Amino acid sequence: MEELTKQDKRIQILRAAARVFSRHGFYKAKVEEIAKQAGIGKGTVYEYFPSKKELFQEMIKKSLEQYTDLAEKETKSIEGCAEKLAKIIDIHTHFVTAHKDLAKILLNDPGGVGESLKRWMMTTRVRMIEIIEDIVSSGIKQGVFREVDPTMTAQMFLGAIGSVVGKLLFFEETINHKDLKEKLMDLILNGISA
Amino acid sequence: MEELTKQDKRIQILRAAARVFSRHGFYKAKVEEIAKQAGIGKGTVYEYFPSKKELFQEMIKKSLEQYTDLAEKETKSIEGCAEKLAKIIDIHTHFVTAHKDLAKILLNDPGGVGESLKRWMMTTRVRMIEIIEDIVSSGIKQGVFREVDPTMTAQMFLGAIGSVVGKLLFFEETINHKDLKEKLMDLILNGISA
Amino acid sequence: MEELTKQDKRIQILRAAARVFSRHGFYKAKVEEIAKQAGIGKGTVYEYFPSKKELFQEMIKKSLEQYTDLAEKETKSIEGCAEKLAKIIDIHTHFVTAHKDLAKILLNDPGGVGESLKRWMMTTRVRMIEIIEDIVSSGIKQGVFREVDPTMTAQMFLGAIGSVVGKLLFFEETINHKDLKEKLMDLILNGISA
Amino acid sequence: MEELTKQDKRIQILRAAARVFSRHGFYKAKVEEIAKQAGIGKGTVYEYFPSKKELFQEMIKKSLEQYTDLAEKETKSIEGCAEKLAKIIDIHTHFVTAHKDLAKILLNDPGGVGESLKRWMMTTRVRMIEIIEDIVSSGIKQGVFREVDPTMTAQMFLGAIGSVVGKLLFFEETINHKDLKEKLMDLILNGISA
DNA sequence: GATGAATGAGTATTCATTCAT
DNA sequence: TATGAATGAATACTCATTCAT
Repeated sequence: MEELTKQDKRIQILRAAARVFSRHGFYKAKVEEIAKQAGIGKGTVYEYFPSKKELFQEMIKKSLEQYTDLAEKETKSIEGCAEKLAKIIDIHTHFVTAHKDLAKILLNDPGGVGESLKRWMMTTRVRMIEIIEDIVSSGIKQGVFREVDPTMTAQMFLGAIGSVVGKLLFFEETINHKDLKEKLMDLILNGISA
Repeated sequence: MEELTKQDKRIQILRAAARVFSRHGFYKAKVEEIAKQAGIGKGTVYEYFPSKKELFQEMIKKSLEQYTDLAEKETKSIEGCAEKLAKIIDIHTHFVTAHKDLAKILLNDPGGVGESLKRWMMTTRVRMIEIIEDIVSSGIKQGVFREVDPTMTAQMFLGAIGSVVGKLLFFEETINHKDLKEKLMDLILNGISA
Repeated sequence: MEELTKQDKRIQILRAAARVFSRHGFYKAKVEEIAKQAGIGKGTVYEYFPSKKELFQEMIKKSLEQYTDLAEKETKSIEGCAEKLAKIIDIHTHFVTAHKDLAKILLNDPGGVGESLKRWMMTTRVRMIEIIEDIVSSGIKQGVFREVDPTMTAQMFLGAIGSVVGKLLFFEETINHKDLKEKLMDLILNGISA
Repeated sequence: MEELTKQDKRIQILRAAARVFSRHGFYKAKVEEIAKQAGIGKGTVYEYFPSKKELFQEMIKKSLEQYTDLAEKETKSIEGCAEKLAKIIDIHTHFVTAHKDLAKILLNDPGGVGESLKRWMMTTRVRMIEIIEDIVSSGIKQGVFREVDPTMTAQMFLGAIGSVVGKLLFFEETINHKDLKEKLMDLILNGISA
């Protein structure tokens, strides 16, 4: 039960960190506010994380992990390559919507908060690309997709949905998810040529 | 000539700012280093820009302006909608390659460096989307493209090339620009369906 | 037996404190390290000593007490004033050698660790001076020493041996105790005049 | 004049530092108080000294330098070995009286404030011992002193006067300098033997 | 205009001490 | 009685900004 309590407090802090970092970015976020949001004393944060920087990195890692884990698991449970791609649109849309503010930080900080984190983010991206790549490759084998470059296609796909969904980050519009997904899939599948 | 000198020094500072901000990010960049790089005294920076923040914003704006201006001008001078889109890939690739480090900051800093800058960045994006949108719309009218949603297509296109080219930001690979452009255009035009 | 255990633990802590304070000085020494060295929990330290400061003071007092007690006892058991002085050189040399690191702290901390400790240290010094003074006075009465100021002589004597032996604190030389004692006694007894 | 002003401010800070460090010791002294005492802003201290630690060391070094320089200069201008020794008593007495509080810190801080400073202090001590040693050696050659060990004699002498004068550090007594010097010299020269 | 010396607001981090278990 | 998780007071240092020269 002790282990549980400890783990719980860790998560508690991580959650508060996500909130505060999202709202203010790394530099303007105050450790004290994170502590306050977590309902603990300032010093306690340092019992669980050695520094503000590492707390930040842990928080990001945890979020990204959730994202890729979900993508992997969900696509496996679906038949049909096109349907798998559609599912990734769903997941991405949901993740961005849920982590709106957090997502804004993700590409940040050249040479700053940590090389280690950057590597982690690239890894996440690579992992997503690989997942998509596999789907595309399967599609080609199955004759559903034509002979395209799977890697570049995956990159494009990720960028395309990122761009469309990313609009949410800046414009506060609400979106018709179903419509968006259909149009997106149509473009991906059929291109724009007449 | 004095006016010229003044303008020159402004640009001098802006250039130094681009270098230093790119290297260290907004928070770790020191005004003093910018001044030193510009070959002037620390106080002089404040004769031309009211604050570090505004200097940063000006620097970004200037860079983005160059980008969209170029995109607009170059696409006008070309016939053929597909060719126009291909030109945008060129421009984007070149811009990202040239402003590598800078580009890394562009999506940064939620609630931090300034709402005004964010609006400016969105404006830039919107302007690029509009340029692409117009090309797509023309293409549809001319019967070169099928009846797709021009706005979403533009978003996708921008995202797709951004994603593919953006790999450059993290992986230091060199890229075969011609090959990249061709594949990208093929996917955009024809989709992945068999 | 409980009482014994309690006393034992007290001494255990005191010993750990001596080790840690000697190594790091008062300010850099951590209560937690002392506890760890004593093989007990951090909180337990506070069951035996009300504060870090008082623990430090107790530790010093205990050490000084050993020093003066020994000096008093040993000199009483010896006949001959010169021999008594020689014995004090022995004791001092031994004490300094044994408490090397500790000795470095003893003159420290103006207005810092505590007025009470300072008084205690002065008391120790005074007590040593009195012991020496008594020896000198006896020597004068017995006609072994000439009519010198006993107090000042005692101060000089203590300072002289402290200075010579104190070299050990900084230079890690080993010393020929016997030779040192003989020369020291010769100078004390006969001075430097031809 | 600029150079002068800068040097002046440096000295100003050094003086304030001496005051504050003397009163509170290294750890309890606050940089902000030093700045206030020097009549400048906190940040300005850091324009002249890179850290609290280095400021402290500079301050000590400066004081010790004055001490040994004075000892060297003054003894050279005097004839007679005994008189030279007497002069050293004067200088030491004066220095200790003037730097009372400072002197209390000098033997402090094992492994703490800085190995570099410790080396400096040993150097100072060595330099003083050498000065005294030379005097003793000369005296022996001139037949004024008998054949004693000059180094140990020098150590003893320094320790003896240190001890007697050092009493001032703890007891606030005023002292009859002339009487003290005479008795001290008598003991040094003639010893205590009848 | 140009400068850079002076400034002080702002903050991560440490660690003695407490107290619930 | 023993413990160690939790606490928050306390402080050196940075750097954007100012302003006298």
